[in-house]
Parts: sequence; C-alpha cells; structure tokens
Amino acid sequence: MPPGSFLFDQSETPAFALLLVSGCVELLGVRDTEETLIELVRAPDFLLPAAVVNRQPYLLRARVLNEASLVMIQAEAFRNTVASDHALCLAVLACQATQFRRQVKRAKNLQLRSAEERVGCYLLRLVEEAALGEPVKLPLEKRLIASQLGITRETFSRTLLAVVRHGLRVEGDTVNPDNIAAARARFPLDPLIDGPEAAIPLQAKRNRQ
Amino acid sequence: MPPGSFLFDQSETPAFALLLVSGCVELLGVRDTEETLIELVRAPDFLLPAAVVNRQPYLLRARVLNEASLVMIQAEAFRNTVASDHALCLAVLACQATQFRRQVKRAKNLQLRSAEERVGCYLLRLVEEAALGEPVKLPLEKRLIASQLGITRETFSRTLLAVVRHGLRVEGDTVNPDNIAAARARFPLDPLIDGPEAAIPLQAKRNRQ
DNA sequence: TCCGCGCATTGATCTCAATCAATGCAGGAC
DNA sequence: GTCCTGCATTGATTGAGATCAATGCGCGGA
Repeated sequence: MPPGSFLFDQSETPAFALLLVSGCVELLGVRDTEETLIELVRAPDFLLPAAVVNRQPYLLRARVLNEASLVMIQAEAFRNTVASDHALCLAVLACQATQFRRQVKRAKNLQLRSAEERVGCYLLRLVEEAALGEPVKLPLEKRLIASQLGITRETFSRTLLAVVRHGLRVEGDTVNPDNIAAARARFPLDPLIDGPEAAIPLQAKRNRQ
Repeated sequence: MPPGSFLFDQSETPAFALLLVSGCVELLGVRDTEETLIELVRAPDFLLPAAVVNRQPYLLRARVLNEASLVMIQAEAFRNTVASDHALCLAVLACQATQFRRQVKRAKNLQLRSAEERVGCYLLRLVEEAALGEPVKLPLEKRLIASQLGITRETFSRTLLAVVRHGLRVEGDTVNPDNIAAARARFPLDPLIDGPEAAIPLQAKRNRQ
C-alpha cells in the first residue's frame, strides 16, 4: 500500500486481521475533521488486534505512512484459528499485551512530563541508543514526532531551541549532543516510560490432565 | 484488602496474577512523589495481566480504593496454565484486548475533548444510563472523577458550575438533568469514546489438523 | 525553468487549565 | 462534646502550550 492509503476507519467492523510486514502505519483518533495520533505502528505488528478478536468496531483510523506491506486475513478465519490454535493465541496475547503496555507508557509520558521534558527525553533516548560516534538522525518528520509527543509542530520547533540550554542541539534532522551529562541530568530517562517494549510469547505446553 | 493497601508498585516483577473479585483498585503512574491515575479497575477484572504474561515489570502502582477481594495466583503457575489451557488463554486475551480498548478510549477522550466537554459527556452518560426517573448519583468521590477526566479537583468544581448553562446541574453528589436536550446538543456522546467496553471471549475450538 | 505544495520556522497573542491560597464542611476518634 | 483530617469550594494569579499569521525552504512535476 502506498503512503496515504486508508486501511480502515474508526467505527468500521474489522473485515480482516491486518498484519503489518513492512512500513509504518498511523493510528488516529478522529473527531469531525480533527485527527490526533494515538499510536504509530512499525512492522512487524498487528493493527489493532483487539477489535478483531473482540468482534468490535475499530476505535481508530489507520493510514499508511511509509509504503507498507500487509498480510490480510479474513477476520472470521483469523478468530477461528485463534480459537483452535493455542500457539497463535499465545502469540496474539503477547502482542496485545505489548500494545497495551505501550499505551500505558504513552499515557504516563503525557501526564507526568512537561512538553520540554518529553522532547528532551525523546532526543536523549535517540542519542543513547545510537552507536557511539554515529551521527544521530531524527527517525521521522518533525510534525510526526511532535504528534507522538502530544504537542504541536510550532511548540516542538520552539522547544528544540529551548533544549539547547541542556546540551541537545538539533539542526535539520541531525541531533548534536553538545553536553550529554547536562542532558542526562535535566532529562532522566525512565525505563518504565522510555524503555523499548517487546513481546516474547509464552511457549505452548501440552495439557497434562 | 482494606482501602489504601498497596497491591504492588511500579517496576516490581509480578509475583502473582491478581484477579479482582470485588471492590475497586486505582492504577497510578508514579514520578517521584507525583501520582497520576491511569486506570480505575472495577471487579471483576485482572490487574495488569500484560505484565504477568509478558514477564515484565509493572508500569503502574496498584492501590485499593474500596475494600477489595482478590484471587492471588502464583505468576509462574498462571503463565504455565495460560500456556497449557487454551480456554484460559482466550479469556485472558479477551480481557487484555478490552483493557487495551479502554486505554485507547481514554486517550481519545483526553486528546480530542476540552475539560468542559469531558465533564459534560461524563455527566450526560450517567444520566442516560440511569433508569428513567431514578435519581442520578455520582458513583465516585469528585476528586476521583476529576482524575479520571484528567483535570484537577478545583477545575472540576468550577466546570460543574459552568455546565449548568447546558442543562446539567450537580448538587452534592446528585446530578440534576435540568435540560437534557441542551446537554445532548452541547455534549454529543460518542460510543467510540463513551460506550462501555466489555469482553466476550472466543470459544475454544477443537483443532482439526 | 517555473510553479505549487507541504513542512518548518518565527512572532504575536490568547486561553484553558494549573497553581497557590483561604475557607467551609462532614465524618471519625476518643 | 472537641479535635482532627480529608474533601470540596471559591478566589486570584500564573503559565504552558495552542492558535493565528506570515515567511522561508525544499522537492517533485510538467
């Protein structure tokens, strides 16, 4: 699917389980003509499995950001297989649990931190995760990073100027950590907010009854 | 467990899967001495099954609000049973999916609506769900409703005065719908935000292979 | 080459909700 | 009864971030 494609809209009943194989998809809350980014899905992941397994309408709109490849599985067939294949069921459970934890982290980030702290922690995390000596690049357009951090483009732009005082200088899409110690002091990363969130499914076990 | 008890704290590794049988539990994001309500769990429900099944530390603190009864299941035993019992796995999946959708609704409510709209929709929902002619009572202390709506006590108090203009008058813990039509016009309920979110697990099916 | 569109930046202003502060009020302990 | 403590209300002030507006920039298309 090319960028900009709508995969589904909110209030639709899922016709397919969508497995994102490559690319990137925006999940947006919609109200009238307003859209707000709720989640940014990166491959590989399922798109809102919750709606599919619970037979409920989507709560969000899905739009392709980068060229995306998807596996489309008839929703009813998917549910039947989840209901008959224990290993798949465990895998979907792990995936769903991970998505839940990402939402919780996002909520904590938005509610416990100021805009400047969110920006600072976001940049610092990029720096810390990059290989030493590698140039650090913003992984997304600034408007999307701003959405992820729950602020407007304009505020993001201004905040980038503000965090120079704390050792983080952004020029274009390059992050220059002028003073990492200062940045760490001002923007302490919390693994319970900033850490990665990966799923490791349980192994199915033979039922000894 | 009596009110105020801590069931677990954030960053702890789950020792038990906790099934809330009766009562009410607050799930709080913590930063230094600040606490922010992320979810209010009502019986019957699992407390953060995501952390248990994914073998990851809790992201939130759990504190009993009303006297609560809990079933405590050794975490490893619980995971083993989820891994061996397909029906349980499906039930946990449905529960986890429901909790995910509640988080998404919460995020949409906070990001797409103003404080006044959140308050108005909350009150209107209470009114609409009450039996006709029944007096409508706030189901929680005002400070907790305010937390759920992502505002402070003071703002909540002031906003209650403001929404009188739209036909919703609150006195003590009683909601008086002076003008339901006006309220509906100003605060349109959206089932994708305000609707209930209930789990109906899939039925396990014999694997035909 | 020129045009047009979307993103980014910068400035000016506004506003919603938080914060700080003081008072009132109800229920529980003793 | 009296004290205490936590919740609620009300007022005054502040401030973080949004909004509105204008300009610049980069890129793709014909």
